[in-house]
Amino acid sequence: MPSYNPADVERRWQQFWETHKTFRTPDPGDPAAAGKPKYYVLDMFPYPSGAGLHVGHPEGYTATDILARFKRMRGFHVLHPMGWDAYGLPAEQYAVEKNVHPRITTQQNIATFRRQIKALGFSYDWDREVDTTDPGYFRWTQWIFLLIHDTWYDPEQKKGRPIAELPIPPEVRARGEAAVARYQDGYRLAYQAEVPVNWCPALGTVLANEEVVDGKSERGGHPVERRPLRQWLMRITAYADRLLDDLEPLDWSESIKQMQRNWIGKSEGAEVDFELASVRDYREANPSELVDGFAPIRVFTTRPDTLFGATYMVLSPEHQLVDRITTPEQRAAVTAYQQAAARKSEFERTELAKTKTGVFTGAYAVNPVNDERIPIWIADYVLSGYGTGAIMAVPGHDERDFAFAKQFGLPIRTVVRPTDEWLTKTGSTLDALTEAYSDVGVAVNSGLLDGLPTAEAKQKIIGWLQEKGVGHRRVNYKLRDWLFSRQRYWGEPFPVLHPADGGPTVRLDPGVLPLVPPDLEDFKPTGTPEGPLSKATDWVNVSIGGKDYHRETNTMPQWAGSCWYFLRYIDPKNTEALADPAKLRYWLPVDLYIGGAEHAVLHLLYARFWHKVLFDRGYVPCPEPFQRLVNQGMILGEYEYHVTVEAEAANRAELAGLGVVATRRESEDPKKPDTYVLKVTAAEGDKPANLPDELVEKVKGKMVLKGLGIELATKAEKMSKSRGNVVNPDDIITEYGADSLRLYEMFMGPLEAVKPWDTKSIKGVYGFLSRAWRLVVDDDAEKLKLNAAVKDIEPDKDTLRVLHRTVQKVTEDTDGLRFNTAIAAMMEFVNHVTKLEARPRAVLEPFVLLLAPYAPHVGEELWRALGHTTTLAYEPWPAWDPALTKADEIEVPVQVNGKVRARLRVPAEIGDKELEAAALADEAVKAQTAGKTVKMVKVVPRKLVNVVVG
RNA sequence: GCGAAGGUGGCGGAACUGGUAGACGCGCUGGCCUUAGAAGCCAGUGGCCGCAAGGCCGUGGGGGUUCGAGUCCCCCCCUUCGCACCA
Repeated sequence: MPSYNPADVERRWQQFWETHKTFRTPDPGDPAAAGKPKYYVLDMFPYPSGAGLHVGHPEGYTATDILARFKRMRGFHVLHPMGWDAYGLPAEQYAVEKNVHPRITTQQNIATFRRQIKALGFSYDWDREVDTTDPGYFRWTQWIFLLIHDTWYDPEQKKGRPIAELPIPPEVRARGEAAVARYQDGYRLAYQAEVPVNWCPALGTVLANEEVVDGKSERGGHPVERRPLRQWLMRITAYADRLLDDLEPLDWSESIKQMQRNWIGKSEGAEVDFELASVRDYREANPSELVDGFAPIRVFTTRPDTLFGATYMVLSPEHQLVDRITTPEQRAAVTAYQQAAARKSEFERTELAKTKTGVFTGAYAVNPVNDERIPIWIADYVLSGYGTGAIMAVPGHDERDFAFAKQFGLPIRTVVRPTDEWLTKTGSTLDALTEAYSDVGVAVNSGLLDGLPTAEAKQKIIGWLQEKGVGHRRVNYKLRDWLFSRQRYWGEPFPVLHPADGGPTVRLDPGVLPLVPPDLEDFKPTGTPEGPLSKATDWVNVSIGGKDYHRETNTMPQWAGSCWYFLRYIDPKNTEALADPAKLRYWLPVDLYIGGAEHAVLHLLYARFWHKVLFDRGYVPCPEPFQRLVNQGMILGEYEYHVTVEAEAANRAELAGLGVVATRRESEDPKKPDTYVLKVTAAEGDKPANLPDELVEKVKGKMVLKGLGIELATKAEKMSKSRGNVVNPDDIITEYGADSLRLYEMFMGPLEAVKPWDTKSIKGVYGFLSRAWRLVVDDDAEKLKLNAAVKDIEPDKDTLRVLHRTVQKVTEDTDGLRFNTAIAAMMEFVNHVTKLEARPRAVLEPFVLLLAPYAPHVGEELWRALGHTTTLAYEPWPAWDPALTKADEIEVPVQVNGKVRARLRVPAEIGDKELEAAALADEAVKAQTAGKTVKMVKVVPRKLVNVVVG
């Protein structure tokens, strides 16, 4: 063979690995695993879209593959699987568009993804492949649903327990079986409720809060409206505290942990009841009468210490008390405001948040701490979905309340003393604040709290409220229960039956699972909240034991299958259980999980929640599934030159004269202006290319278009079809091979960094692989033959040192996921050995082993050229000798007053005294210090000398 | 507005606990090879001044600590990401 030909090498080795099942992972008891520590490296499995693989996919997959191969060579028993997250909206949308059954499109998409992924040479154990739409898989998704449905959360023990263990109050038991069933239904972790949901008419389904961004669907950007519907929900809120606390010890990036914490949004404070003034008046006038039916207004606050500063109250426009308390004079204004608020989407409400709006209801409430009567307003700055949907407004110490109070002339009272510094800075006095002081401080104007610092004041007032029966301590979460049903066809059916007579929902026996969806011809959404499954009347209506039932016509959301797939890889063919407990004990938790940051909250939070339920019920051995999580950074498109709209307009003719084509590019951020992208077209029919260097110059640190002086901005943007900057991995593999693609993606920069793609840079890694190839292989021979320069000789000292340094660097950097610097070290090795006339086999062999996890096809082929007949996948990883990494002679810089003036070549083991003497004896140093007094000489042993003169 | 991560040559990026800034790669320049090109190989490549030796400047900006700062401290600017009326 010949010169490096990736297409040939890669095809043959992929074939070899497949036929020899090189990467089959034996189960724990197997002799092949004996004595080895386990290592579970997991990729976030892809959603096989119609568009095929994107260059972003191989980034994470290459990283995990390098680590999997590295760990195998270091003696670990490695689990490294792949599968498909194939249920869900996008597949169904695609199927509806193409008018092909989603099962067919899904299988086609999976086939494409599998082919593309296999072409990259990853060392997956393909015998463990899972597909969430496979009945053998979703049988267990449904089984887990039943388990969650069978579980209630015991706040005492802080864990999920079987519903059979839920204590039933005697009065409920007395009312009979149906009553007990209804009571239990109220506690299940999977439950049905009529709740206001995010209904998306365009998609014909409801969406989880997590799937709605800025009031639009995350997918497609369609408008979303609120409407009440019967839905399945998961009581994830019961686990909020554990999801929060267990985050702490995980080896995840701080930013992802923070995003999860924010999403859970725990805040501690108090709930306080404010009685209506009218109720109080009536009660006081009729002391003997039992006044009922007028509940107080309950608010949640994190600052109960500021209760004395509450000068008004605000209810959300949707609050149920609004209609009952509004006075006749205010009725018209209130109704009008409510209607206006209802018309606004959530998005508009927040978008137009600059000025506060609101209306007085005419009613008053009594502040329980000082019996003061304060007006009750409604305003849309108070959200119905958080806390109690009502607040006590403390304008002195809350920015929003302050703005509102200013807007409507409501009183502002200082009840926490700001620092003097703050008063001066803001130009406030204690009696006249110019803005809200929301920090902690010492309570003033607050009766029994006066003089207490915030923390103590909170404790004291909560105690007081509890004593009086008008308030209590309360923890609140932003996290909502997880809306778990979708009105779609392409998802797991719920394994339940609804009795036609309206009785409590019945669970299917786990033994009859999987419940397979009906084979619908027409799977399009109905456009109504009845899902497409309702069209399959034969499937929906069943009669068991003479009783009529109908099946649930909602399906589970896309996230269901991905909540537990990493468990199924461990035992993918098990028909008795989701996985063998012994195998789960062996492999869990996942040691390293790599994937995109877009799953920071959704998938990772849901999967953690399911895992905890499974843990509580004894099905998995650990409370957290993913010990270490790394998010790869996004790969952006190639950088392009942009100019402002004004510059384009002013220079249109000149640009055309230079052969430059300007295309308007809409800004993603509505707050930022559009730009024009500049390209050139060399010949007719050519794809426009980036501006060549001849057209660009640097003037005063700014990039400008040569001649015209227009300022250019270089920008790299997300890859997207609309921008036409998507890179297809297939094209790169055809031109340079999978090894080069792998290497390039790792060489671009740190794994976690966002980085722009640059196709021409692949030449660098391709050249490196070609050089490595020629190092070992005879380039001119017809067949694979060892290069004649490879000899069984002792390496010289220098070469040995380069080898040992390379082994050390590559080992440490691979272990730390610093693949870019590991590759740089291998490049330096090749640059060094290329210069040698005779190349010692003793340094080439370890090098090939180092290279193999990164470029496995080239690695195997070179290993074969060196005379080996088996795969190198399980060869021991090379070791390095620290003594051999050290040089005999080192270069030490000498500074005079902190500036490098000379470099000395000295023996590596030189003492400080000798080093100092050598430095002072140096001619260049003498020249710099001549005529000056040496004040001090700082010697950093074997590193540096600094001579200070004055 | 809040939170997080960043800002180093023309570009992607290196730089261990403060100790030779710019490893490695792209691009660019010159040379070799070639009928020519491609590929490959060799050399050079932060900026400014200088024939050279050498000098001065230089890690977003400004100040500070230190013999010595990309790295530590204070202030400011910018970029990206996440959250965003959460009481």
